[in-house]
Amino acid sequence: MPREPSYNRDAALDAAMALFWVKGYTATSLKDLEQALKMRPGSIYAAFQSKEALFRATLDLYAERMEAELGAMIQDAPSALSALRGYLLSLGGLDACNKPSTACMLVKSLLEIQTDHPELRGAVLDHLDTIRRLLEDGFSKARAAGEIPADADPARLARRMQTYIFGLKIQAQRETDPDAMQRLAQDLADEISELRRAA
Amino acid sequence: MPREPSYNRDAALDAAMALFWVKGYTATSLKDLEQALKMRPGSIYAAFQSKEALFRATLDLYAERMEAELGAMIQDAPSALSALRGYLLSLGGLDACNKPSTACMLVKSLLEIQTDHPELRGAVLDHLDTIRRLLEDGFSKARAAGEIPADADPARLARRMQTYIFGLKIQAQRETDPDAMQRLAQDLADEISELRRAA
DNA sequence: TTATGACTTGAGTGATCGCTCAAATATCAC
DNA sequence: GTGATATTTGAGCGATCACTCAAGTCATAA
Repeated sequence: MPREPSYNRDAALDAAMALFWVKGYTATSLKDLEQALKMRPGSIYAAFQSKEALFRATLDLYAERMEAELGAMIQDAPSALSALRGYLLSLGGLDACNKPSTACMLVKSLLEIQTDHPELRGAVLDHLDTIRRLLEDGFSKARAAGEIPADADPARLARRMQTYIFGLKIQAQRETDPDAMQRLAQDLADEISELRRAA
Repeated sequence: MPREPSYNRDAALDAAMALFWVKGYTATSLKDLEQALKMRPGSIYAAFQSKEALFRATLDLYAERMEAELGAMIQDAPSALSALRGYLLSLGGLDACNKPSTACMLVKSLLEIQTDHPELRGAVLDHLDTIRRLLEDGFSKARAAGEIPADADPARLARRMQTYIFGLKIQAQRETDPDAMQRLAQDLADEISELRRAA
């Protein structure tokens, strides 16, 4: 078995993800990818099969990271409700962050990818649903801990929370001034805190 | 002055808007537009200058309609707060609607269009801000009518409301089941109603 | 050293991109 | 009619698209 690949698959995927995340699937050309991955077209296709498959891989990577982040945050926190609240608050500081884009790559892809590429669309929907379920787990945990009323509906709260996240990340994509973003995140986080009052 | 254009400019703009709304700017090709507008490339360029200018015109048309709808709703309603609440509720029924897409064309464009096409991006931001201001007017009106506390901040509430709208319309782009959508819209609308309680 | 076999290379594939323009066509005033 | 002035047409422009593959490169095993 002579000669190993000279590229680093993980690094290449990271670079591709950053590119797709910012430019979107359609607007990212193979020329862009060649430059970012420092690979020639032949190598890209040998490694990733096609532009669509590469995009799919970056989608999965993005979702995997987001899911890990959310999952850990909820599991590790002493209070699930505070963790959820804190996550919203943290989105208020999205402005000068080091991420490639402040928007959610899954939402961007959801809006960009239509009935063509049904597999890509399916993957996006699956990932969004996984995240929704993670949020639901968080609210279930909060309910079990008595942080929110016993008759609260975790699924319903999770959908509301995810809607907040969608909206917040879009607002961050605007050139909103940081103070307004912070206040907005605070307002939404307060909606979550409000649940505790009723418990 | 011989010969008038054989196409209907408004109808053509409508068709172009529907196409861009669904497919996005980049993914919509001139072949698509030729078919939808029933015009040959030469006529399209004579009438609309370029693909970018045509897209810009459809953006303006979309925003103009949304602004007119929101403005009228807030102005005509006996209660501005109820009107705002009602608008959120109406978004809960977005599923089987007759619109080309359930997502907001401005948000789609905001996510799609980056530093290239700065004019397009500027137009999107302007329109989003105009809408934010309309919502702010609504909350100001509600405050003047004593529907919300005198110390409420209309600008802040408008940003929150717009964030709800962003999120809701994205949720509608998913294949969420209609009941869940309705419940979600109800939950968000209730947040608006909650303001009245404190008045 | 040499043979082996996987990886890299980049010129080049046909298709499609946004767009142009000279020619054809249509409608007016006269 | 005829001339003047529009619009419409569609073949085709150069550029770029996603992608291929024969030839070249290189690390290993023998």
